[in-house]
Amino acid sequence: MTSDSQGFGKGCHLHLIDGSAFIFRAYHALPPLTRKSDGIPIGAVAGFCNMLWKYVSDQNGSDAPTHVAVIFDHSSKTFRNEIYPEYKANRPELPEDLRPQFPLTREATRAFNIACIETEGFEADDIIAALSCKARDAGGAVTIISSDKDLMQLVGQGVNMLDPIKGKEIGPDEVAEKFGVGPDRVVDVQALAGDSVDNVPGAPGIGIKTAALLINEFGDLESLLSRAEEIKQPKRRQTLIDHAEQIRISKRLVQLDCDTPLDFTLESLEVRDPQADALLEFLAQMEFRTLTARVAEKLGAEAPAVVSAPPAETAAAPELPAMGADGYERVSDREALDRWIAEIALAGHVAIDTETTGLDEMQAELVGVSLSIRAGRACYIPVGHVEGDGDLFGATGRVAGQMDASEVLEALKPVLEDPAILKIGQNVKYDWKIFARHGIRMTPIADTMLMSYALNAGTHNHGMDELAERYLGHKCIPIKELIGSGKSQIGFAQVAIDKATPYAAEDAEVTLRLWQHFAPVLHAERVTTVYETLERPMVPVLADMEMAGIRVDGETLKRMSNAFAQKMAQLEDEIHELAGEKFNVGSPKQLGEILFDKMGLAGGKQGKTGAYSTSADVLEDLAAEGHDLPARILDWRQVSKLKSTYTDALQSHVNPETGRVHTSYSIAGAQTGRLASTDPNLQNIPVRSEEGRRIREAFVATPGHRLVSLDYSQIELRILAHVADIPALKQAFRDGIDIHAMTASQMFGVPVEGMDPMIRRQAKAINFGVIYGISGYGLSRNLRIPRSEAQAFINTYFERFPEIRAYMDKTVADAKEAGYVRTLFGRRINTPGINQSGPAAGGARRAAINAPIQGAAADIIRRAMIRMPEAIRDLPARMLLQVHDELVFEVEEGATEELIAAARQVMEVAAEPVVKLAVPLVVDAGIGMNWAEAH
DNA sequence: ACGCTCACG
DNA sequence: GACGTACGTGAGCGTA
Repeated sequence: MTSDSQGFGKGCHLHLIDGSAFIFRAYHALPPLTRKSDGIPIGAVAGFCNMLWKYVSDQNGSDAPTHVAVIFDHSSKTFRNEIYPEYKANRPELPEDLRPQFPLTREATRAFNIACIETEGFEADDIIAALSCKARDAGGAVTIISSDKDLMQLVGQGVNMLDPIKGKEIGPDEVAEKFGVGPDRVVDVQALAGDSVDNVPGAPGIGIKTAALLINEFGDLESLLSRAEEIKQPKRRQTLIDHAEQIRISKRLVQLDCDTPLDFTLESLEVRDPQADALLEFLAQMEFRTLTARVAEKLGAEAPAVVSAPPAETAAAPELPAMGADGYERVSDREALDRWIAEIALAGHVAIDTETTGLDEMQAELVGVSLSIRAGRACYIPVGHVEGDGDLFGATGRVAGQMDASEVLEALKPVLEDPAILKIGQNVKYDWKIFARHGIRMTPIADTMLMSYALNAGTHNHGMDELAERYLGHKCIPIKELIGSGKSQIGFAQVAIDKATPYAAEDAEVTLRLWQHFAPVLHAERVTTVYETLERPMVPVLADMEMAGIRVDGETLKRMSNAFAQKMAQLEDEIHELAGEKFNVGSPKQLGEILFDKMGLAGGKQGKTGAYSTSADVLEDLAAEGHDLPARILDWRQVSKLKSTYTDALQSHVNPETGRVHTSYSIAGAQTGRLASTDPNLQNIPVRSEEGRRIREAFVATPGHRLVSLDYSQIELRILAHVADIPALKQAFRDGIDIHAMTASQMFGVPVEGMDPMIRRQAKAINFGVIYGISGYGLSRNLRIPRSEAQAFINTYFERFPEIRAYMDKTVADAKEAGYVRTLFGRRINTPGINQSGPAAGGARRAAINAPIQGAAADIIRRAMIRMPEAIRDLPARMLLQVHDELVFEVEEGATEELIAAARQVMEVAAEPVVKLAVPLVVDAGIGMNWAEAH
């Protein structure tokens, strides 16, 4: 197998293996295997080694290579991103359990004694191109082991390709079959046709067929572009004239670079026999039993013992050490920290948790960091523990034996930013923000809370204590044991380090174990894509939004609050007057007694507590009968709500440093995929009433800026039209007509023109009712009509739109069968209550009907948000808020139109390319100095 | 700690 | 035939 080392030339045969393609193929072809002894993901490495072994075993004929190399991609950013920033922009993020396997695939290649090549800033394709050119120029033959169509331009004159799966050779004929042109014109065709996978734009509306036709007619791309006027088809002609520049850019993107610098010689790629001991040692270390045995037999060597826990007798979880079995280490000096960092680099992953002085990530200070790499072992690095109670007399001082926070952060920064090291957290957005305030953008990340959410939404919540108990059978140390509760509660900084260490280290270890538990389950339950595309990428996006905050004018709120206080006092006087006695207007109990016992109005008892209901609809009914007191109460309640929840509470949320309000979004809070906003909730700022809407005037743009709001129009109804496949509804949305008027017209047989607003209102209520899993009772209450009438409406509706009934029935049946429903994008929402009987069954049924619709809308805006930072990167604009179907931006005043164009585009195509909706998504936009104006 | 009420989509 | 329901949230307040 060894050739003389005279140099690479005639008679030599170079094999170039597309390593990255091998890895992805291996990853997707195999179930998510983990290494028995420690649970790290190893499936892609296993597949990679199998493929490599098969390759090596096959090379023994007369056409065996004299030289061989495996080429890998080094990083995602290459010179092509300089030419076109969007290049490969819509690639999904790497699966988190794949990235840590990358270093191992390099090791594997070396273990096979094959040259392993990667170059910073270049794609594997470019290195393959350069090597092919060089080898061909030297008179040798080249075989590229890959089926990547982007490499087909290299075929010809001694270079061919080999599809490693089909074992099929790809020569000039096969290339011509695929592209309609010879290999030398492949780039021209690709430049025209573009590539949605790599996000090469190409010419809109032109695919490979048309591109080949044009190139064959005009000879080459430049001739085509310079003589575009001669194209007969007017539309095609115009497209090529309009997009000439874009097409030229596309060509530069697809054209592989034969001049890629190489810091090694062809000679160095000479085929070497595998060294049995090195290869077998690696395979045994990976615990690949079958392959180790097979290789040992073939090489005539003795197979080393594969040491790991023997296969479990049942399918139970692998044997793991007990919690903390190998100790929780307190790290107090640089030497110890460096030891951990070295271990992390070796492992390729680390579970991490931060302890801070408070729960508000915008203000909390770092107190300590805990790390865990494997089950049974973790450490805690205290940095901010203090002694004394911090008051004037017991002045606080730093506890001795801690590293400085700055030194720890400086040491951890390379780890936290290392693309080859996965950082695993539980609710990692919290820790991400803490580090971001110290100039560290942590990446890549995994989040056990989000893994659980992707799997278990609808079944249970996803807090660490809950997950630890359910999946690890472990009860976490309650935080209360450290900081107490109520009045005597202390901050984490005041906790003694000896007590903090086991608590904090345990959190990191639990996180690590949860990650190991969930990683294989995500695949098995088919929610990996949801986790990778809809959950994990939200973390940095939301963290940035939350840290940006929105400017709130405290003075305006204060003025409003005073006005509200006056109005409340005035209303209270009137109310007491009408009631004939003084009482607490804010007490439903006292109010109920006044209304129903004392005044004897009609309205029954409700609820288990036996209290009268005094809710708005009860009071509205009474007011409609002409009673003044309930009407005044309603007024008072509105003002009271505005004052307490909005003007007063909001002021307390203005961050003193930034002068802005920083909400926190929970990614895993709602069952359906929606976000939830807390502290404060900025997703329920008043808008429906004139008075309430004025609160939004206090949400202002910073000077020189504007607030811009973009919202999806009728997104849930559009999704309903698509998923239930309702022709009339789809057509109406395509035609852009008033959907509620159309519904009314279909139901009641009246023309849209000059329609009675009442009729339209009823149709609108029915449309919404459908989304919620309509019932006659619910509709009758909403519309305040007799139940029989409401039921008749619903019957008519189902007659006119029979597909809706079919959709609802099918959704419920699916839920009963599977125990969950899925959105268009694969998000899984579990429906544990669906097979119950009794009153609860109705609720579960309606929730199951609603979830795929509400959830798909949530998925779509998530997709838009994830793409948004890149789309507005060059604009002076920031995304600040999300309100389910609305995104709010802050933009420099000169750039509002540009922002709207860019953001609208992202939002309108957000479902693609995964889902091509049968209806358009329409986005409305508004601009203003404040949120009231912009909405 | 829990229920009621009400703000939003 | 009766049961009680519109779907999804979070916050403030009163009450126990």
